[in-house]
Amino acid sequence: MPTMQDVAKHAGVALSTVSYAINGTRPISEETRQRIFTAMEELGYHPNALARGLASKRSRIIALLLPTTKRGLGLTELEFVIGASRTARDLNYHLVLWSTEIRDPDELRQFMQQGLVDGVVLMEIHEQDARVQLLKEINFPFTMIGRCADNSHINHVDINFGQTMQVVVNHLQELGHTHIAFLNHTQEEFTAGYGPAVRTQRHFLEAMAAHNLYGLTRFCESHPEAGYTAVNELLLEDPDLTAIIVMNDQTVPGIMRAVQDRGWRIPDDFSLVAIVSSAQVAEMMTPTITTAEAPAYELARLSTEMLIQQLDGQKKYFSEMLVPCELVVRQSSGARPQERTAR
Amino acid sequence: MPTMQDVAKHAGVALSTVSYAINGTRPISEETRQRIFTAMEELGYHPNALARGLASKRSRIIALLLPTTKRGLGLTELEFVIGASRTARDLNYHLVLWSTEIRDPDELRQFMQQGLVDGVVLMEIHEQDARVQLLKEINFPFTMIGRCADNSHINHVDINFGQTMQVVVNHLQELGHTHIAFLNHTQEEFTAGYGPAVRTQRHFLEAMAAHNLYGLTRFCESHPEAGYTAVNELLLEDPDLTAIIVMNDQTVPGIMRAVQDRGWRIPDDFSLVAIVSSAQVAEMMTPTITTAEAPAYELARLSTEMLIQQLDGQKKYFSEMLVPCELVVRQSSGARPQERTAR
DNA sequence: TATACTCATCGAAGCGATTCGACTATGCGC
DNA sequence: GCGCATAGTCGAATCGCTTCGATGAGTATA
Repeated sequence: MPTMQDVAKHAGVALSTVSYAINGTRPISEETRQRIFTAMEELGYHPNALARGLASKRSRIIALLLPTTKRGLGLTELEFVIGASRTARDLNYHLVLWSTEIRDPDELRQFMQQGLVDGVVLMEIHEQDARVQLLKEINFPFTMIGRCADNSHINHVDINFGQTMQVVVNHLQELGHTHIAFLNHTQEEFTAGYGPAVRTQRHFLEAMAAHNLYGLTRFCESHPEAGYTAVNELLLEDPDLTAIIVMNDQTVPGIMRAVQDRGWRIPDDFSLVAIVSSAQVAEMMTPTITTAEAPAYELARLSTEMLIQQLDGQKKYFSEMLVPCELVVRQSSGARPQERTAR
Repeated sequence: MPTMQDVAKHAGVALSTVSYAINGTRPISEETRQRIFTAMEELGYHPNALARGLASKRSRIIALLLPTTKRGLGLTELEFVIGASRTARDLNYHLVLWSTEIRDPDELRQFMQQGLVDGVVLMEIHEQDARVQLLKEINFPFTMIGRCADNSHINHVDINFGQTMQVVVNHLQELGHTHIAFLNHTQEEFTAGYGPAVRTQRHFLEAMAAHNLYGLTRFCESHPEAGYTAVNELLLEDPDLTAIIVMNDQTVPGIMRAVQDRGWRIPDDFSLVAIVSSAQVAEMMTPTITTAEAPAYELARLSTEMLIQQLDGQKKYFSEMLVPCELVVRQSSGARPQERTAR
């Protein structure tokens, strides 16, 4: 591998001149620049990332924290990863992936202190997030996909849960539904202050109240059987229920089975809308599912861009960007049934 | 941030002694070692990854190449990413993610020449793979998830497609099926020499021949409608068809719909097995799908371990590891129907 | 014509580690 | 009591770059 010194010799200039030519740090005459670039070309020179990072104290590497969740990672998280990776590449940064326990900020601290990365993108944010605390303390640059209780001076993006819920509840209300349930993540996640669990619940109740509708909520594990049970218990609690909004894709098949086992049909007898969901899953079901689709790629791109702008000093003000899910009406939502034979 | 120099001063030893103590490169007396580690502790010292990398010419960073495919990335790819990331962390390496066009090895070359990573893991391998060519040429350490035409001297892991197909065909044969179809990826991918597409097709035909069964194959796009069409065309070609083996999860709903639209039931009138599939998807369908599940996490772990062993010089012989998919019998495969009313 | 600037370039001092050769003190065989 | 390996430590060179201060040539100002 040729070094900058080699290029300098080959072009007949000083090493520092080559550096200036490459980085544009100081003015270089057009002629010299040409000579240098020709030399680089001929030698097949590429600057060494580590040396550059060491000398400049900017590695041009950022990290995405990939937490382990009990819920398991899904397509949304994959989009986060892909989005961050592409964006980093487009902006001439590298992306490293750090699998960390969300509970244990010490591991994270270890990572930070190595001086490998210039900043990090956080996901799976909780209301009180130890990682956020830590990063604030040591004054390390970061952005978040999600929000916590106090977001002052933190660049972040998140789903606009308020708007999303409004649109979804509107949709069902226009179809005539008056008794609607919301199936949340687990009680555990809610209690832990996991952002989406907390916010959706609140916004659901608000939206329902605004329309004067009768709404109830329930927590639910992340698998079909849990969905099955949930539907039955919800219908026991409110036999007039005609629609469910659910936040977890994996429970959807169970919900549908429970409805069908009552001899009901979707959407004729019962409506279903999945939020923070993905088209891929929605299209796989029969009938296809009406969803509010998570703008996962977009969130990843925005948060990564924010971080890099922050690092490059192009960002003067802190900003929050909220992106709503897009409602895609498919086959699982329909007019409220006039009559219905319950078993 | 304290440096090694600071630690050395604080412990009253030479800088190089600290380095030896940390890396175990040379013997250090127990007493000195204690003094050094105490100093490190007190100062909150952590070695700088970039400096270490520059001096040692080993960054302890590896890359996973995340290609863009027309098929889109799914849960299997997510498992690859997670598996590689966790394994790297466990072995004290960092993982960077490189989103690259699979066609364009120049971009890859750019990445390599920066000297940031010690080695790379490749996925989505094709029979003739430009990236493999390149890496061989410049003699850059790498491993593959997948195989190409010539794998000599390349550490790699792959799905054991032969064994997987045998087990699946056996399963269906034991259930009495004699006319079985295999639904492959697209013609395009097959022609491009995409490993799984090529190998599964060959092994399917071999397994069928070995059992003296009547098998036919077909290419198929990656969405439900394509699956729907495929089933109808296959049944036109062979009305005695009673089972399908499919490699693409996303076509599954279409297949099921096509079968049901004929008034048939799964598995009573028609059997379905999805290969290189995931439990999560299988459990979502009604009926649940019998699958041969891709050992994605395992493949990622193995390939990453191999790479790191290779880098650390612990690997003397080149090795190939083939892991079969695990057959999980669920509700979609059953005995061959005795009679069946086709529409 | 001396003064002051700007433009282009050079040399040297880091960045924070690894690693090589050299040096000292100790223990051992004979 | 001599030579010699070995354990433990030090100092200096090095990795490949960025960046600061200095320098010299050319041009505008007075």
